[in-house]
Amino acid sequence: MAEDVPRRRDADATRAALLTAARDLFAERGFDQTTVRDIAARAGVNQALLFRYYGSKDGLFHAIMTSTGRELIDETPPEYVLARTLQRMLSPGAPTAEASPFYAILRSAAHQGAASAMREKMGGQYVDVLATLTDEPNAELRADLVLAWILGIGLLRYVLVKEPIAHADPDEISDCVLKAVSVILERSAQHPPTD
Amino acid sequence: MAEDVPRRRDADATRAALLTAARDLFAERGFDQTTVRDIAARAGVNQALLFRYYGSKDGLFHAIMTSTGRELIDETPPEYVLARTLQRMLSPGAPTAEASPFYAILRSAAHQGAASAMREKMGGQYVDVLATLTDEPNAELRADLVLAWILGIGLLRYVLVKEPIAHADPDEISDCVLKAVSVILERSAQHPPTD
DNA sequence: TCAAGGTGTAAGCAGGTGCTTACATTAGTA
DNA sequence: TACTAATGTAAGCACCTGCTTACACCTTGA
Repeated sequence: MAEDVPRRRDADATRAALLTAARDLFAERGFDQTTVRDIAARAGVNQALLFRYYGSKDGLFHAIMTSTGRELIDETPPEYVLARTLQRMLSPGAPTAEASPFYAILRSAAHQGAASAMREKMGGQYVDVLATLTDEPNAELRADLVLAWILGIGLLRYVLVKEPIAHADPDEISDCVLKAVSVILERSAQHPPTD
Repeated sequence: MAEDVPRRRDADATRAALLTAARDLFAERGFDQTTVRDIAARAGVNQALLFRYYGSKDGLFHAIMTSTGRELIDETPPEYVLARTLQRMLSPGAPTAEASPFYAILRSAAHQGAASAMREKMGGQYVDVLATLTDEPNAELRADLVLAWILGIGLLRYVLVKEPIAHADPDEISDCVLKAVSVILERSAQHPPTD
C-alpha cells in the first residue's frame, strides 16, 4: 500500500499489464478471437502502446510464449514431473498464470507461432526430462506420446469441455494416466546389458 | 467421361464443391484463417452461392461436421476400433476426406462449433464404443482418456509438427499406445462378481 | 414459344482489423 | 527552471471480413 505511490507513467508496469492481459485473453479465446483493442482494454492501456512495446500482435504472442519459466521442471525430480504436471493442470479453478500459455497454444493451434513455441518450449523441456525415464531406443518418441496425452487431456477437458472428463476427479484421471504411462516409460528389465 | 455432359448449372454439384473445399481448407488452416473467398475460389464458385446454400460461414462449418459418417465404427468390432483409428490417422499422405473434419476440429478448437461437434460426434461414437471394453465403474472416463490421447497425438504430429513424433513409424506409435491403453481398457479379473 | 423459377455473377456495404501518426503530457536532469 | 526524452492519447488509415443486393443467364415445362 505504501510502496506504490500511484506513479502514472511506468513503462515496465505497462508492458507487464499488456503481457498479462494478452496471456489470459489468448488462453480464454485463442489468438484470432482476441483483438488488440481487447488486450489494451483489459490492461487499462492505450492500444498504441501495445505496438510501441511489442511491435505487433504477433510480437506480443511471441513474448508470452518465451516469458514462462521452467520452475516446475527444474524443481521436480524427473520421475515426478508427469505427476506434478497433471496435478497442476487438473487442479480446479481458473488456469494459473503458469498454465495460461499452455491453453493459449491449445486455442491457437492454427497459429504459426503456437506451433513453434510448443516445439521449442515443450519439446526442449518436458520431453527431454521424460525421455530420461526409459532406456528404450525410442525414448523420445515415448516421451512425445506422453506429452501428446497431456495436451489431449487439456484439450478435451478445458477447451472442448467434454463430459465426463471435463468435471472428473483429478486423482481419478491421474491414477489412470500414470498407470498406463508406466508401461511405456520405465526401465525395462528385459534388456540385458550386451557387454 | 461419357456420363458427365458438362452441365454448367448444377446446384448439387455446387453444394458438394463448396463442402469439399471448405472441409479441406478448415483442416489445413482452421476456421478463422479461412475466408469465404478462399472457399469459393477453391470450389470454383461465386462466393455468394456459399450464403445461398449454407446461410453463413458457420452454417457451412456445421454442415461439414454433420456430414461425415460412422463407417469405421459400424464396420469394426469394438476391440479393434482404437487400432484401426490409429492406423487411419497415422497412415502417411494427405488427410483423407474422412479424417478432414477431425483436423478441422483440432485447428479450430477456439471455435464454438468445433467444441460442440466434437462433443456430440466423437462423444456419441468413439467413446461409447471404447467404454464397452472395460467393466470398471469409470469406463466412460477411461474412454475419454483414450480419446484425449488420439486427439493429442493428432495435434502434436500434424498440427504442431513436433519431432520425432511427426515422422515416426505408425506401427511404432501404435504399439506403444495399444500396450499402454490395454492397462486401462480391459476386463479386470480382480473384480469378483458380488452376487 | 415463352413465362418463371432456379442458378450464377458482379459489385458493394457496414463493420471490424492491425497498425500508424501527430500530438499532449509527464518525469528526469543539467 | 528549462530542456529533453520517455510515456500516454486521440484519431484515423488502409485493408479485410462476412454478408447482401440487384441483376443476368440458363433450363424446364406447359
